[in-house]
Amino acid sequence: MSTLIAMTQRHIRREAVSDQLFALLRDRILGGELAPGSALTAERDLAAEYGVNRHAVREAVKRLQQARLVEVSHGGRTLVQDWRRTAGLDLAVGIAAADAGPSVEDLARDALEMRACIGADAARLCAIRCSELAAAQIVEATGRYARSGPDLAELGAADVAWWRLIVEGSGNVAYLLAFNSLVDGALPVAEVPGALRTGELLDVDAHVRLAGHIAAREAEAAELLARELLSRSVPAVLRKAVR
Amino acid sequence: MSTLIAMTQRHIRREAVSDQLFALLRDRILGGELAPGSALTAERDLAAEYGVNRHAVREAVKRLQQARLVEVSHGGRTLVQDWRRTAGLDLAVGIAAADAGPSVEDLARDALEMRACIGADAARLCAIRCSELAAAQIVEATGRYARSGPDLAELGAADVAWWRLIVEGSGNVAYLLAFNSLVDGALPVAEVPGALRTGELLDVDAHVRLAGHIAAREAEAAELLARELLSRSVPAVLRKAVR
DNA sequence: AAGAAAATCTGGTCCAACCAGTTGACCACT
DNA sequence: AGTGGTCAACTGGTTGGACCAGATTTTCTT
Repeated sequence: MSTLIAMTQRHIRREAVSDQLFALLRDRILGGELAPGSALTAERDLAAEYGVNRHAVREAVKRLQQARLVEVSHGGRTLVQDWRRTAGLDLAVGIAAADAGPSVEDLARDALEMRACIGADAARLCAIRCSELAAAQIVEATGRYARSGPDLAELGAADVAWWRLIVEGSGNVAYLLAFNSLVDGALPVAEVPGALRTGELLDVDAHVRLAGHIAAREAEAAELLARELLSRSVPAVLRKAVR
Repeated sequence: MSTLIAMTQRHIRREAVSDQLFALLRDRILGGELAPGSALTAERDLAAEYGVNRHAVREAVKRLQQARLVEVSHGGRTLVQDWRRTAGLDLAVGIAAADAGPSVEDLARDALEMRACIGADAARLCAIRCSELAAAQIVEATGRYARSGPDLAELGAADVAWWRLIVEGSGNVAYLLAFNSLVDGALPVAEVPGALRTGELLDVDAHVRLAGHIAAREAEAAELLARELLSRSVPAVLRKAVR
């Protein structure tokens, strides 16, 4: 009960104590083990319980606070918040790690749906208001994408870089930040099956046409094509009921 | 140079040292004062510079790390990252605080655009796959919304609660988290002019019809109406060029 | 000049206090 | 019984100093 890292893997995969503690508490909150409204264990007690220093606990709790998973008040107790009402998109990472809550498959579908929604509107806005220079860069990047290696991972990276140009061109910072949250947050965790994404990644022609629509300022056509292209990877799985 | 809080407001609006330091460093990064790729001042030096303890500095840096504004490595220097490539949607708060970067007006427009985009798709999905119970609750909540006070702030709160039901009903956790990020992140900072929002908030009939579409499982009609309703508040300001 | 060793940077962790708000039990007074 | 105030015991917030651990730079040896 005194160390967080197992004695195995002595010098491999070292992770900061506060990071481990953060992940542990985060998962307990997301998993519902720590109910919303209930009080988190006091910092001193947490430190004693896990055999770590109180500062490490504080760093972890501070991150929980920033993620809006808990509400701390000087002198009072630290209360667990309802993440479904307070947590932000950045939390998508690690939501899958929790036992309860949405499954990895559901989260993957949700992230892909959001990607399609944002991507389509970003393409539309990009066609409307990106600079001529940005449009030219997108067209040029399409050529690089076409010459991208046959390796699926490499192709995926090139695809992300290509889409980033479009999202940047949309001039919408919120879309840009959400794009970041999805790219290095939700999607890597989800591990979308390759078979699902090939239909999108291998269609170089669709990428070329989309770039053309943007450069030609055909906003509606760009939006429709983007939505169609990005929807291919969305698993058509319907959940029966919510809540 | 030794105290962060001004001597005025002695006991009013006390803020934790680490929170002040976090906000200060965050704004410097977002404002471009600290260039991406450059090294952040060492923790010991920051502590000395601001006359605070190193532990407070560490808590602030830890939050910067979680926000993906910096990259810290044990033994090496802490590097400033390019927030446009790494930061997530939760950062929308405080982006306006930075001097450089997007203006508050631009950020408000971006947030409203994203709200319309997500809201429309959430309404569509809600009509497709929310439970009968959830649909009934949305219809019922519409009645409460109609009886909501004439106060614009109260009406706005009721509106947020009403949309939350729809986003919940969509069954998409990513949408739910993004909704949270927008509601208690970007939108409050933006302070959308009331005149802009009245066209949306006062139209109770549109809310009633939207709830009806969802209950009737008319996905396309719900999506179109939601998009139209949410687009009313978006300022039709076009920026000339991006980048 | 090349490589090894040492000094010295960096962040990570710990201990032991103390400051500053909050809470609640307790007691005096009405 | 009800009210109000005091005080002890929580809680989180902050500080100082020490030391560990990884990365970098310098220095010395070969």
